[in-house]
Amino acid sequence: MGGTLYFLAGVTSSGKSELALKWAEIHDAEILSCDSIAVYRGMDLGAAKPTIAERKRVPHHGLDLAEVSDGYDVSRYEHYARKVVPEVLSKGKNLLVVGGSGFYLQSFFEPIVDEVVVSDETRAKVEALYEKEGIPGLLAQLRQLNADEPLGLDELNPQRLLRALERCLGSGLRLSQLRERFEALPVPYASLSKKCLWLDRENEDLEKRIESRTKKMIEMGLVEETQSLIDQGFLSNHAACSSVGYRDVCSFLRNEITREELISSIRLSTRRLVSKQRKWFRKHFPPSSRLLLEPDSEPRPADLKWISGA
RNA sequence: GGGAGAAUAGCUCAAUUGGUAGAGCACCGGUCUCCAAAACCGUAGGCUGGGGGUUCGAGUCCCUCUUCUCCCG
Repeated sequence: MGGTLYFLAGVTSSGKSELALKWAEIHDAEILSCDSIAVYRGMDLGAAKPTIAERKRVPHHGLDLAEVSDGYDVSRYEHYARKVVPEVLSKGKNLLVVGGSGFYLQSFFEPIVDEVVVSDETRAKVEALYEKEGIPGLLAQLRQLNADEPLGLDELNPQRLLRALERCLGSGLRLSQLRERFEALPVPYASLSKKCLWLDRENEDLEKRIESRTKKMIEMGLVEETQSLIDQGFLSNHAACSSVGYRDVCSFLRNEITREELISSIRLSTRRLVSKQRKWFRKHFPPSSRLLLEPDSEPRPADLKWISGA
């Protein structure tokens, strides 16, 4: 399979969705959303998901793939993308990957998912161990399974330890062996050339866009949307219910903040997200791939100067 | 006009009988092969509102000024 994959990344509120639509229309492309929140059905306003009308203009993939009560992760996204990419390209169309979720984007450029199968029982067992004995319990078992070898893990981070232990138990291998295998995994989509760029804006410009976008979200019913998600088991999905906007509405619904404080709370959360996104893009994309947009301007498809690699 | 209280990091607050000013959050930086808009780690940040006094030593006690909050007229 030959061809090109296009990646349009960018900080939240930079205007990438609209730009993506325009570019896709001109270049006969379909869009694959790369957004860890937009994969959930019902998370529409807070994820700033493309509208039905916009989805009619250009076919979209990667939206509404799971229920909030299910949970979703990079692994599932990676498998999903491996189906979509050849499907679209084999039609002779272009594919534009659009989004701001760094880790999900990473799955197109480097191996992220290994082939170790972890059963539900193993997962539950490890989780139970953590709940009962905490980090020391996880560490004790990891040390036991890894003989004298250094673990090479962040021993203060429960998530890292849980996952590491799951993989040891699921594979019957030591961490060093798992690492060796992981490093031998092939680069994904090696036969395709990859072109990327990411959109950024000055803070002041971004702040204005975030403010008006936040107000609009609330007017359109972000609080009601969140309430209905809660009824669907939203709160048991930690990543989803602690995402920007939804997290703030949840604390409003718990009466921790007032309605007036809600907007500034969402703005703060959004700013933090922007800062994390920039860090990711700076680290993983070539320096020249940053497209700084003019204040108050909407970029045009012709402005996109694609940069190879990442 | 009279009375009471408060003033400490960007914000919210700590600091035992006067004894080297701390924490949470934010900011900035970093880590991470399946919660990643998550999780975890680190750095930096203060003439303790101004001025004076007591003391070996004052965020802490005394005087004074400034600002803010509350109560009474």
